[in-house]
Amino acid sequence: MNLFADIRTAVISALETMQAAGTLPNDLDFANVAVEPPRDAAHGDMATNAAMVLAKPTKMKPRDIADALVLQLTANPRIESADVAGPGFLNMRLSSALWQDVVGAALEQGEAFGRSDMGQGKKVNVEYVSANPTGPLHVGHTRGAVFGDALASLLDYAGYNVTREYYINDGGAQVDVLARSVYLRYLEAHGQEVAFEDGTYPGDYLVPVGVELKEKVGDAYVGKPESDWLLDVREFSTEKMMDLVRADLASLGIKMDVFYSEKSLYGTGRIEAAINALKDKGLIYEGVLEPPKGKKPEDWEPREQTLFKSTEHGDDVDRPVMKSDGAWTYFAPDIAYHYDKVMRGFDELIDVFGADHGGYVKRMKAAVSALSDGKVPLDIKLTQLVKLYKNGEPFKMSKRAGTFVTLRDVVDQVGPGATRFHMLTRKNDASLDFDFDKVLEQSKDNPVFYVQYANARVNSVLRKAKAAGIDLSATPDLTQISHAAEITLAKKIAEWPRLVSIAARTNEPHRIAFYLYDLASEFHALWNRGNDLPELRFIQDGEDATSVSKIALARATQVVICAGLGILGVEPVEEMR
RNA sequence: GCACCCAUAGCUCAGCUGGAUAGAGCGCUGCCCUCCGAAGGCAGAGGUCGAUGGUUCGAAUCCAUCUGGGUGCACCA
Repeated sequence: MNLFADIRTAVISALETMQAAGTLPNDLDFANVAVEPPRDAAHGDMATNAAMVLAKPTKMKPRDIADALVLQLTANPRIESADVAGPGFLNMRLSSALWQDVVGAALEQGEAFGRSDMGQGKKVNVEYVSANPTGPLHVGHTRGAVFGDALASLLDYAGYNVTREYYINDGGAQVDVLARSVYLRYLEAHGQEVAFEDGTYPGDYLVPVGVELKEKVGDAYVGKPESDWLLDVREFSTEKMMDLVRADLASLGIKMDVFYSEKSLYGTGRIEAAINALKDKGLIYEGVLEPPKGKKPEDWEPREQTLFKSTEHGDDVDRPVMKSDGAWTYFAPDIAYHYDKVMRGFDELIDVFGADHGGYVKRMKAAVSALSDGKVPLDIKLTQLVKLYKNGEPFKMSKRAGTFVTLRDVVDQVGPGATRFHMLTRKNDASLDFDFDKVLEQSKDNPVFYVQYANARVNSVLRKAKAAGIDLSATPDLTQISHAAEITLAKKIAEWPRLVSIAARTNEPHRIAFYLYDLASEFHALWNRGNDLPELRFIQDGEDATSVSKIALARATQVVICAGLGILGVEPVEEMR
């Protein structure tokens, strides 16, 4: 139930009535007509810009349209009053029964209140994390993981058919490095002294993998040339690393639907098929790229390679898909992978990358645009850096020394819920400060706490009510939710379905987090007004029927908080401790 | 050199396909517990929305140029 959408429909039908009456011309596009909450509540409950956006195409004065529209709208019983303000704004006041109905709808529909069919069941693929399978996930991955997962949930809630996917980069040179590193740990497990040179991964997390390899193959690979063991060790190590990654993701409550292996693209003709698809469109050619400007020219040698004419689809330069020695570049399997997504019939694709992959966006979009003939949109969301703080002091991580902060470090210290919520309190394209102390702080400075606290207060009310012998299964009389302070909260609840649509349309789950904070704020405000005005308390001593009605508002708030937290992947807490 | 992202209150940040007097938290000032959890709430002070042009009924939002910060840029994945 989206009250804003309902009223918009009413406005549109009023406009159509005006067309039928000849007040307005017939060929009008109402797409830009919006119904939204006014910035200032004093202006009313909802405002529409209809008169202003239609002024130009009709060559009429906005006020004239507005005046005529007012007549139509006031005929609608749900609209208590409508008046024109400013340049042609139309402010509407809705009967309080509508807001009471919202509370009823939230209670009745529960988690589904706010769900919509906006996605129309369209198949959307959200690819996120996709970290190289060479070690545990670190903080940077954590943000991408949380963001991608919340976005996937959000789209699901908005009526899309969502697939969560992880692309395993197990086809490139970095997995050879992994294999060699594991081999060293394997030798170590056999009691040998080993040295980790540049170009190997020195992290401790490979020690158990070396031991496991020893358990599996004994001393079969000791003293053997690389050609004897590389393939096998690579396979073995990648699997172990993916076990690690899966466990890391699970600690945040993330479960992928599909793990897609880059390796599976090689030697199966899939890369060739994708490149051929581009070739058929005349987008593949042999050529030599210009030297990149601003780089040392002495390092540059012109070479002829196989290029993808990505400039035809919005890129700045054409991109190589095959090296001069005939091997594929990394871009080639990525093209094939996205081709596969298109072939699997997804209507929309979303990739979540770290900000360091920003230079990759245009070519990937170009590839998808070319492969799908522009039919499948690809949205690429970049998550910016996470800066870590402890006691207000930034601390650095050094990959070289192997002292990077892992996803596990974060989750173990602050828990999955706080980690997830906090990572979503910033829009994805702004960098994020993550302060271990602040995230755990129990004050309104900490949005996670503040929202959870509101939920806990609702539970507290429910407990008290139960203790007082109030039968909460009784049908609430919603007309008792009538005080202005109560209606204010109900209005906030009414915004939820609309907020979901906006967040889903823009692929911005952080809006959910900010909304929840606002909602909690309204709830806390009402709660405290009960200090001065006893009639605003949820529990009215000796008047069970009234209590049931007031508590309905608290429960509706809780329904929305829990639905929102559900999208963010945060477990609501029953009680603060 | 080029591309992308960012710039809003002293600080950290929201701002809904362009809308009315630009919002919140922290910090600062002052208030509110015989009362469902004060881990809260209320009120006040605080802004040339980086700059300059443009588009229009209307711009923090769109376009152009510029300034400052971040990221990335050739057979590395």
